[in-house]
Amino acid sequence: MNKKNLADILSENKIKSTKQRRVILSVISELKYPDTAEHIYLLAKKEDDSISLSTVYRALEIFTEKGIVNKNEFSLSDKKMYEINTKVHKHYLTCNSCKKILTVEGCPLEEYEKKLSLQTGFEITEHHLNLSGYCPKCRLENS
Amino acid sequence: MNKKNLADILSENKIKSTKQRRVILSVISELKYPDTAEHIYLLAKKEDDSISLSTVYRALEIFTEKGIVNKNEFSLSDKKMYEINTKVHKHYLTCNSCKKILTVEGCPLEEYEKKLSLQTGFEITEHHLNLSGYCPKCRLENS
DNA sequence: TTAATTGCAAACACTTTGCACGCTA
DNA sequence: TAGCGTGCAAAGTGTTTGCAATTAA
Repeated sequence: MNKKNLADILSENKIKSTKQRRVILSVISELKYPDTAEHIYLLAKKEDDSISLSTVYRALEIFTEKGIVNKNEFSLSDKKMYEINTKVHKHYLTCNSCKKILTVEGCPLEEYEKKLSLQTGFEITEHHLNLSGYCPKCRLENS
Repeated sequence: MNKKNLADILSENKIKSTKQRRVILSVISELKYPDTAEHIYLLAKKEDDSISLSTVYRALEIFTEKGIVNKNEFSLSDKKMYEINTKVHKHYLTCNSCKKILTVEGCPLEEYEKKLSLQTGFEITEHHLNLSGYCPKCRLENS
């Protein structure tokens, strides 16, 4: 994602475009998997050394509010994890050992929700599914 | 669950039986659904006013280690949630409106986990599924 | 120009830890 | 009685906030 697009995303969402926000958004958009505020801060610092952690938190907050970023409240660690919101329904598969998170698209729950709705009378509007275990790398190292 | 059983559970798990631990375990075993350390502390304080929050945390830690209690790392809030480990696999269906929680036994994910394990190379050991929506009563009231 | 944004440090909320005392096995 | 468990206060984390200086529109 290039600088032009980042500034566009900000203006489309009525967010004032600052150097810090562009850098932070750029960093997030290049993440391979959901990551912590602290790590996003360290990555952003490489591009703009003067950036502060509170600016990162404030940017993450506004991006999340606007739906540009997903704030993952379900992480296995104590830290919240952030990622670009692709608007695709997905689930997470976390490694208990190295804490890396794999994003899994697609969802096995549609039928189940219908069935459960009939059984319980609930209107089901949302679900969160988080799986965890050991990734291929950690399985090898621990065996 | 009576006092006798609680002391038994502790000794079976080679945990020294103290008044505080019995009280804390008793409180947890009577929870209707997962709850916070803070709330468990307040409930325990009703039975033993001298109990301290750090003792609650230390008890929760050892109970979790021994598998007597489940520590829910995926809670929606910032706080970790604890519940007695019944060893019965279950999910939760929460009403967004009245916040009641329905416990749902049975699980639609076995096949999916196998498939995902093949796809990703992960050894999947656990999952958490939380559904939410509107219960029959609130559906009526809100329509 | 001027209101929003920033960096800094201090405050916060939840959890963990060091220590002297007390209690269980 | 030996050593683990406890209460207390202090320290640790991750995150949020108040404020004066800076910057984008």
